This record gives sequence, C-alpha cells and structure tokens, in this order.
Amino acid sequence: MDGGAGDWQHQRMTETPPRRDHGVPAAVPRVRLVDVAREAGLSKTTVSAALNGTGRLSPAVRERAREVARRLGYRPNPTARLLRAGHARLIGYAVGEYPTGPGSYMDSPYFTQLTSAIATTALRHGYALVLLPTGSSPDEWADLPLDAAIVADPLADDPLVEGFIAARIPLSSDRSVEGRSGTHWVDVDAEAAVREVLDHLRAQGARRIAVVAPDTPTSFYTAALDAYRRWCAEQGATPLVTLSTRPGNGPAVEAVERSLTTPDRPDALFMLTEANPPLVLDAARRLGLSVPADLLLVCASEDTSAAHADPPVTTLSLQPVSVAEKGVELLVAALESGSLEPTGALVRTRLEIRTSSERGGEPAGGAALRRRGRQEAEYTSAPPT
Amino acid sequence: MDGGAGDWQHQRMTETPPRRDHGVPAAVPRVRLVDVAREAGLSKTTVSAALNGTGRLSPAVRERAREVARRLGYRPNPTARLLRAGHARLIGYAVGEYPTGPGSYMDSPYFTQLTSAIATTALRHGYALVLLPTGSSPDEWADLPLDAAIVADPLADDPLVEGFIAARIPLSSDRSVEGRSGTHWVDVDAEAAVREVLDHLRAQGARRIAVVAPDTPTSFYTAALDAYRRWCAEQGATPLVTLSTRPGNGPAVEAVERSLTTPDRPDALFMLTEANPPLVLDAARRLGLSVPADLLLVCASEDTSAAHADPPVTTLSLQPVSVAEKGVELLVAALESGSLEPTGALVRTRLEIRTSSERGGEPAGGAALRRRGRQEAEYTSAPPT
DNA sequence: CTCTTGTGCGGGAACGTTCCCGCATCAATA
DNA sequence: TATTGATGCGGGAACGTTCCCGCACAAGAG
Repeated sequence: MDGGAGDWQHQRMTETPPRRDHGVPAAVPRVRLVDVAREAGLSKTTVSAALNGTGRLSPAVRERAREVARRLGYRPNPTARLLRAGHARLIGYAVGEYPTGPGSYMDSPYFTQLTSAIATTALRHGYALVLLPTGSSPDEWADLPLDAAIVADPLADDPLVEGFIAARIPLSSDRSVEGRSGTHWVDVDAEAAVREVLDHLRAQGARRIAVVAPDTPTSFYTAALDAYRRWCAEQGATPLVTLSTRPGNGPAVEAVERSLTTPDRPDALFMLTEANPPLVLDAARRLGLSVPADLLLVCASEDTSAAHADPPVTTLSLQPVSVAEKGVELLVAALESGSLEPTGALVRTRLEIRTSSERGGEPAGGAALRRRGRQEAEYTSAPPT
Repeated sequence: MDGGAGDWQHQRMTETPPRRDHGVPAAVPRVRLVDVAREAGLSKTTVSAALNGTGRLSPAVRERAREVARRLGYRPNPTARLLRAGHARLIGYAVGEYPTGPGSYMDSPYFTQLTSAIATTALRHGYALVLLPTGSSPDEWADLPLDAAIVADPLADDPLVEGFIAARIPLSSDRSVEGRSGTHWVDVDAEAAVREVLDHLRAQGARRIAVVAPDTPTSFYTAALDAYRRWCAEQGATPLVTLSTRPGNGPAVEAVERSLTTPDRPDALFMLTEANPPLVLDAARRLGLSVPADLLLVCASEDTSAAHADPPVTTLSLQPVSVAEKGVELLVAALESGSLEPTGALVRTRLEIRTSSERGGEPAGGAALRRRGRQEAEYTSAPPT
C-alpha cells in the first residue's frame, strides 16, 4: 500500500546521502534545500532566505544561492511548506445530491458553469479546488489538507455537510446550513424568480400555466414549486405540475409530453427541469403545437442553445456564475479573517425574454419558412386555446 | 499575506500550551496527537499506533486512546501525514487550450464528461483531482503537492506541459508528449474514426460529404481533417471544409449554414465541431433541407439530446469516459511502480448510427406527425439530389 | 579606545505526524 | 534459577521547510 516511496524513508540519516542508483525504478531522491546549501557552501537558512527574497543577505550570496538552486533544479517541497504555513489553500468541492456518471444531473450546463466558475473564482483568490466524490464519507477527504469546502445542492441533513461541520471545516452551501457556526450560504431567490416568470407569462396572455419540475428534494426546486402553488392560489388558478423523475433529456421530454397532453391543455409551459430547449420545442411541435402561438415557453436553463433555437427560447438563468462567485467570496473572507461567524447571500435570477414567450412573436420555423415562401399553415393552424 | 496563522507560530514552545482565548477570531488551536497522549496518559507513539491500528498494543490501551481521541475531537493533521508519507495522492488537472468562462469550449459535453470521468476514476484509485487554471504558469501550482498531472488537449509546445515535465511531475496528456520521460498519452484514433464515418455516409449514398470543423490546433481536429483529406483523395472527391472560428453554438450553426449554402450543395454533413445536434437540424430545416432525405448528418458530439432529436442524430462519440479511464490508469500504474517509462494508449471512437444518416430513415417530424395523421409532404418533397 | 548600532549569516527549534528501535516486564523453557 | 522469546509501550529521529534568535564582525559615535 505504501509501495515504493516508504522503502527509502530512513536511508538518508547520514550527512552524505547514499544516492544508490541500483534498483530498476531508479527513484532519484529530490534535491532538497540542504543539498543546495551544501553545494553552495551556505546554510539552509541563508538559501531559504535567498530564494524567498527575505532576510538580510548580501547581493552576492543571494545570487550564488539562486544560481546553485537553478543549476541543481531545486524545487521546494510543497508539503513541507504547507506544514509550516498551517494552511493548504485548498477548497474541497462536492455535489451533494446527484450520482455521477453520464446522464446524471452533473452533466447539465448549470453544474458545468457552476463548477467552472467556482474553480475560476477560487483560483483568483489563491485557492485551488479539489473535486470530491459525491456522497463521500469523511475518510475519503480526511487525508486532504482542506481549508474549506463547498457543497452544491446538498440533501436535507446531508452527511457530507455534517461531516465538514463536525470536522470544523468552514463550509459554503445553500440555505440548509444557515446559521451554523463556520458555515456560509448562497442561494437564488426562488420565490422572486418564479413570480417574475409567472407574471411575465400572464402578462403575455397565458391563463393555464403548467410547470415541469424534477422530482428531487433540492431546495431550489421545492421552493420554486411552493412559490408556484402560492401564486396559483393568489390568482385562483389550479396548479398544473408534472414531475420528471429521472435526470436527462429523455425523461424531461417525456414529462413535457405528459404535461401537454392533459385533457385541458396548458397554454404556457414553465420548464423548471433543466432540459435542452430545442428538444422541448421539438416535443411541442410533435404534438402539433406552435410556439409561441399555441404555447408560451420559458425554460429554466443555462443552455446556450436556447438563444439559437427556432424560435429563440426565453430562459430563466439561475446565475451559476454569480452563485459561485458569492459562495467563494464569503468563504474566502471568513478564511482570511479567521471568523466563524455565519454569513449568507441571496442571488437574483435573470429572465432572458425571447420569442418563445411573446404572444406577438414568430412561430417555430416561421421566419425561415416564410422567407423561402413556403406554406406554414400546418404549424400556425393548431387548435386554438 | 501570511495573515493570522503565522502569529502564534512560536507560542507553543512550553509543555502546557497557553490557550489564550482573548482576541476576536478566537482561533482555537487544533487538538494534536500529543494532546490526546497527555490526556490519556500515554505516549504519542502509542496513541498513533492505537488510532492507526498498527503496533503491538493491549486492547485496553488501544480502546482508551481511541476513546480519548474521540472525546477531544482529535483529527490528524493531513499535511503532517503527507510530509511523512511523501505523497499527497493529488493529481492536477488542466485544460490546455481553451479560455474559461461561459461560452467557451469547456462548456461542451465532451469536456464535462471528460472532467467528470477523470475525477471519478482518479478517486476510485485513491487520488483526488485538483482543478488548475488553464494556461497557468508553474508558480500557480508550485505550492500544490501534486503527485501527477493531466493536461487535456494541450497546445503545441504547451507551457503547462513543459512546466510539468521540467518539474519532473508525471504527466498524462495526448500524443504530443509521446516518448518523453515520465509522460503518458491517450488519444482517440482519429484516422479510424473519420474513415468509419465517411465510409458509412458513402455506403448510405452520399457523394458530396462536407465537414465543419473548429479552427483550433487541437491534435484530434488536425488529425481528423488530415484523414478526411486523405480519404477524399483516395475517393477522387474534393474536400469540402468549413471552419468554425469561435467556440459556442452560435458560430457553429453559422458555419453549418455557410457549409450548406455553397453553390454545389453537399448531400451529407459531418459535424466535427461540437454543437447541439437539434440546432444543426434546425439550421438544415431553415434552409429547406430535410434530414436524412436531402442531407445525411453525423455529429461528433457527446450531447445526449442527439438521441432524442427529431430525427435522432447519428453521433460519433470520442469516448471521453474511456479516454479518462485510460489516462488515469496509465498514470496511476506509473505512480505505483515508480517507473518513468513513457506509456500510451489509443482509444476507439464509437459511431452511434441513428436515423439522420440513414437513407431509408424517417424525415424530420415524420414519425410523430404521421402518427397524428398529419400531412408531411412539405418535408419529404424537398428538392431531390 | 570603548560603547553602541547595524549588517550578514548560521544554529536550531518548530510544524504534527509515523516508524524504527530500545527497554522493560512476564511467561515459558532449559 | 538463569536464558530465551514474546509482548507492551515509549523515546526520539526524520519528513523539508521557515523563522526566531544569537553571534561575529565592521563602522560610526563619544
């Protein structure tokens, strides 16, 4: 288990290390600070100061130390530095809920952008990101010198979250950790987001707004569905909810089809489940519905294909980049100040209104087909509301 | 810069550490092995052995040590363990070429799956993955205790690659590192992949096969274009290449439109640029082309929406999961054996043939429309070849 | 010429572990 | 009763760095 490296642990007890080069792997020992010092005829203290630009050293000595270090190809041992420094500038990152592998939620543009933005922001603050297995037990990361951790979309009472808190590792996550010592939360304002979408659809004339949402206990989705039901109650409308049970485009499209084939068909669809917008349009088209003429469509999605779809699809962006930046910033601020004070922030979503949710908008394929002088009655003559 | 932690460095020189709790951050010193030992009336050696399950200890002592450790909330310092162990079980991961941020190549399903699979595979082998900034200089990762590194799609003479090699950090990348000491390469067989696609399209009756490829110096794309040109030369066909200059769906779709509006229109399209397949279908439809009747389509893409598009789109998968697994396995094998011997592996791509590239296949919207008894002549009566 | 002040460099402790030994103690054997 | 061997535990070195301090020596002030 310790294979190889452990075997020559105690070989360097003498002053002149026995650099044996028999043995096949020829594991050449790294050149250390003392090696440079001996070669330069200086002490390790002096060499250390020379390389780090600290201490009181004559220019001549400083340059000599540097030259020798360069010549020997010296690279300081990061682990030893970390042990002295007391921190590793490493942040663990885990996604709470979802199993990995192709076809999982992890593949969605939301998580891609979130992960990417967290990494970028952390690095800008001098921290590197370590990818942790989802749903891992503490012993999987106990050997890692983590200064802090970020858990995206944790389960309720997530063991990961509990593990980090128990280990007194500062944590950034969603509102479920609110108020606990050493934790920080960032969340999107689901209530405001949902109201903005629903109000927009209603303003465009929608009367029966259906929602397709994933069947997960993630806080955003439960909060969003709650907000939707409240809004419906206020408006005196009956909630039309269809749940997509598994991740991926297939189940999402299937849920869309179920939602749109109810006896009393909706005239607007709010896709909370993240799906590829063009596929949602395809589904509507297959059912003989023209968007936006017969059906207004808003997708909660970060997929850039929404803007290029035909017609362009209105999207609700959950602003993963903002969430990432805020989460990292709260964490780094607490880390630098050494404070255990819990903090939090709410991020506003962004509704990008495009043709798919505008009553006066172009129908699917309309622009191109009309331009080429083709008949498009098949699409615009779908059953009216 | 060292802020906070460095200030109480030399405070613990006495046997009884002065746990001062004045000062606002109240940075409570971590409980160390010696603290547990003193509390239990044992030596640190004994406690260490007790917790690690090593050494010769009476059950009573072992249990006592464990109990005290539990009671005090002792957690071993990972950095100190690493310093002893000589390795951190950390692998750095960087994407060579592409700038980050939304709209970059990094957002493509290929990289999502590659990254995810590398992380998963590494973790299965006991290594954690550290996300590195793209195009970073050595001093960005010099402080990280990396045992190895993986660079996906490096540039020619990538500074990142050169940095890792100079630092003698074992590296896994593509064929550009082939043969250099401590390096390992994994690549897809671009030649075989392209020939398989082209032969398939030809067998389906295609005579003018166009290619849309990204304008990047990534080895796969240059190799693929070379293979395409060779194949064309063999077949006596003229190569029809359109380059997409920038990443993202927009430029890709635009390239498709350019490719399909040439005076002598192609009867098959091989999308090497990774784009959302439904958007490519949209583009064809806007130009009045029915897939597969007027245009056979194959997309090099990992996007799951291809299978659910209308019609389902034939895809060439670059097998990022296989690439990831092979790359990590070569690296881990070298790490465990301590060998510097360069190794490499070639991964076969996978052609998933669907309706979009089959001459007898269903046209766009066909299946669903026919099912609902609707007229579909508009699409099947498009200009024949 | 002595006292101070400053400069240049090195000794050695400390970060918190793990692990090689050595030293007791005790049972079993000669 | 002496000798061996096993068992149980602790001392202390080592991993490779950084940094506090002390010491020697030179220069300027009184």
